[in-house]
Amino acid sequence: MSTEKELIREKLVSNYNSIFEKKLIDEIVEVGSLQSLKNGEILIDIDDEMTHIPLLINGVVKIMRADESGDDIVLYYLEKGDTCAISFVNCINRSKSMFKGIVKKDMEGIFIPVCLIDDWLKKYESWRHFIIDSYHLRLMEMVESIDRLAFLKLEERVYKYLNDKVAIEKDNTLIITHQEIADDINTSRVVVSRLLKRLENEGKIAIRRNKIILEDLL
DNA sequence: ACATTAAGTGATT
DNA sequence: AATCACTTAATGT
Repeated sequence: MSTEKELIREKLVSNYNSIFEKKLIDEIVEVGSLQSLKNGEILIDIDDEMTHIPLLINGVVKIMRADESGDDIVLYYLEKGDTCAISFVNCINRSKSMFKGIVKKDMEGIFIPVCLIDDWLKKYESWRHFIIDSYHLRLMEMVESIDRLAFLKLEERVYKYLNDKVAIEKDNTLIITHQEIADDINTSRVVVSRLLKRLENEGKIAIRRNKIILEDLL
């Protein structure tokens, strides 16, 4: 047996022994290839063809999606013991990657050709569980990302709301309560209070009782 | 001084 | 982000 295969087996056993059954580990050792990528290298880019699936041994990969303005939206991070379950969909229907994966910490992973992924789902219970768990985890992390984005949007909405109000009143000191704002933008008072606190810390507004003073206008 | 209402906080889901 | 359960601060009577 070659040195590389021994190395792969060793790394698999120390990181995935509790998850994968023995026969599956044997098979991964047969077909997997060990690769390492350095910080900043691109693991996968949008529209790339998926040819291999990585099982992370160590390091960190940031998975993201580019938005309209060219900013990147971070979806989730991959660490040791993780895999990019979303890419399995790409494997099965042979589509291209929707995401970009960039190495954030020198990474080492065992790469598995995509053609085997589907077979293993039928063949190995441990593989099936691994994929489903991973998929679930990824989904949860994405939901968190969505929450964060929604939160940012809400802060913007509040600020815009205040500016609109100032334009109408023709006075940069608004007589308004947090509750009223909350009612107008359909959220809770607590949330508004916290958002306003943030805006205040950013120096955009000053908060008094029943009053909000807009420092500089939008 | 006391009651009422607005705003702030921490924990939980 | 929303809700709950409290606390704290400001105001009116």
